Amino acid sequence: MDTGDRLLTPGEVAALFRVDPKTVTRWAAAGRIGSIRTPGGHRRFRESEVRALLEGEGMLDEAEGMERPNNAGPAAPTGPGPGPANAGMY
Amino acid sequence: MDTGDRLLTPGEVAALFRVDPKTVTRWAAAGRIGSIRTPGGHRRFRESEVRALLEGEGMLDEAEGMERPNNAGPAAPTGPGPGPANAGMY
DNA sequence: GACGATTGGGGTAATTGGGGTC
DNA sequence: TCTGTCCCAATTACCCCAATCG
Repeated sequence: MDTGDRLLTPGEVAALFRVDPKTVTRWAAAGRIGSIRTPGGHRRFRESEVRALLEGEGMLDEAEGMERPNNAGPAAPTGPGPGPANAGMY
Repeated sequence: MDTGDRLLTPGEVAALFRVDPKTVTRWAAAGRIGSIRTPGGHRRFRESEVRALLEGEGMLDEAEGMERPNNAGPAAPTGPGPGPANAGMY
């Protein structure tokens, strides 16, 4: 199985995050997001990775103040964390 | 799939509410509004959620007058947000 | 080989984030 | 209690032009 992930262009990722394509390039340069380079030097990003960042960057679990009626399974599903070490800190 | 709504910058949301961008940041920090973070740490807000707040989710008529020491309930009804509003910390 | 659109790199201005204070 | 303003640091956005992609 190959990756099975569709590759996105910097412009695509930029549109998803509502940022400038140049910014996406900086993320790749900083190692904050995985990138695949074409022989010509351009970058391509994995859709699955980008979506993971959009849905829940760091982790999940938020709640607190959002709702309180009932309690659903606190046990977090996520697990995997394919996430490469994300060291996004200030 | 995803909501498909656009993402707004703190400045955009601040202009919509006629408040200071800093205030919008506080709302996000307090969990009163869902926020998505860019790998760089900046926040992005869902247009649909912001619009819902502008329309009047809090409803008018009554309301805010009661003391609620802890846990604010009114905000964020069940979640327009399919997305786990993450409350990551910086 | 040529064309249109996007991407990359560098540099500078604007915005954003966090803390603290009024 | 909440909002607006101050500081400074980091991130992001837009400018240029050359190269690459489709």
